[in-house]
Amino acid sequence: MSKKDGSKDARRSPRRRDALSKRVIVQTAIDILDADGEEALTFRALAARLSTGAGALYHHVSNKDQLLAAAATNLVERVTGPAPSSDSSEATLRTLMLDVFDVIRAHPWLGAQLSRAPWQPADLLIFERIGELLAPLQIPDEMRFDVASAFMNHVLGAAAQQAAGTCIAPNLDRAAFLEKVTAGWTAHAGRDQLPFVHEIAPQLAHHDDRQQFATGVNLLLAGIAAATHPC
Amino acid sequence: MSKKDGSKDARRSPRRRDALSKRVIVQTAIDILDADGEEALTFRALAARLSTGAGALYHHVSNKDQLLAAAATNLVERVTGPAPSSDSSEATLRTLMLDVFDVIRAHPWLGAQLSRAPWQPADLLIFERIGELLAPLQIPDEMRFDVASAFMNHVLGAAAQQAAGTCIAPNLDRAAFLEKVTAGWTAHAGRDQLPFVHEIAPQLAHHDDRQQFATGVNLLLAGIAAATHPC
DNA sequence: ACCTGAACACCGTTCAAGT
DNA sequence: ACCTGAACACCGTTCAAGT
Repeated sequence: MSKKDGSKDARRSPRRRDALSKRVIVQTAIDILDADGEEALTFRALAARLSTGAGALYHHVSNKDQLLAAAATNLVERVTGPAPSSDSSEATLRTLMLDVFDVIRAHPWLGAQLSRAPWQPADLLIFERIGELLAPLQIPDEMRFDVASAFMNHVLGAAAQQAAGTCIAPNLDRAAFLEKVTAGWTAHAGRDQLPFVHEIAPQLAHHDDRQQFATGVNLLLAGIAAATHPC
Repeated sequence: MSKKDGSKDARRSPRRRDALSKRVIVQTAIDILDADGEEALTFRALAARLSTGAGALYHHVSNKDQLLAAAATNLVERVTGPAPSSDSSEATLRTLMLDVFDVIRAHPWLGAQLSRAPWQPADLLIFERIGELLAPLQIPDEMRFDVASAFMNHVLGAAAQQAAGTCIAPNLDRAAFLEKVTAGWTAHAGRDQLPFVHEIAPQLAHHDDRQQFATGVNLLLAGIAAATHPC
């Protein structure tokens, strides 16, 4: 019953020497996201890693949404870069789509972020490049927007799936995860309720996401060809 | 400085008369989600609406994720119903896709839910119907899964966009929202950085989401036709 | 068995106080 | 101007106590 004193034992930490900046904050956020996943990124954890207080971060980013958006933009800019080679733009578009897929797969939280807020700059950047590479493809003007949107939907769909895959089962290997998914299917409804799903299930194990994504891209490209000069 | 008594003034509420059930909990959750959006659904609000304690809900749903999944399944089942007419399955597939689009548009939180957890039963139901309606379309066996996945990506992409549209600007009308989006575009990068986006921007105002979605579906269908019997 | 509601363990965000 | 870290206003979830 002593120590009723006002002077706290713990003195304040010394002040940071090097200035904080949006750049280092965003980069550190990416590091945390990559290393420990989406749920590990809290302002407290981020502040601790940067040896500062949580409130300090708000001098450089206005809130968590903006921080995540900035992190996503940072990564996406790496694949929407200076751009085109001299390939036919159909091939370049295919390459862009696969580059986007690859960066999402390498950073699963990015998939969640892109599909959570599809109007954010990172998504716009992707959409922009898609539109640019579509330009030389002889698409009727009134269809350009719709076609670009279809490609974007393909990206967003794949993003959602990548995010979910690693979110549900962060530490399971691929086989175990798929095992779990198919088990869940059977649980919700018997084989007779979901015949197609059960027919497909065995293929999941030796199944290549990336190849599947590429097949979808080819389907869209074939659709354009068919629509623009039908036989 | 009186009333140091242990007996609290507020006595416990009387017990519910009618039993709680998963069914009424899920339906009430849907009501809240439809009326006031995703952020309005908390266990406290839900419990209050049902005149019970928050803890009671856990006797019927295991957690919030499962509750949202159940709500989504409930709505999706309405459009994946008993199924097919006698139409050609290409037309039936188109109809399914548009029905799914419509239910997502009518319940924007559903779009968020479907794309947040693409392995949940509600998504599987959609995937199942897609696969079934694809069956008669002469698709090589090894492509069936990939093609179904492309259609599913189209749904998930549209789901993400619908969710974002009403999440960012719940009370803005369409024109004001699009105004805001395009303003954000220009803010992030000048006209010269995003030429395609700025070219497209004016079209946004008088732009039909549903029609755009349908065009994407047609593109995929045309792609199938081209892939299965090229000219 | 089911319900009640306070308590717990977290969040993002704010803000007075320091430098 | 920027940083600090406690405080605030919320969450989802748990659990002892009631019926």
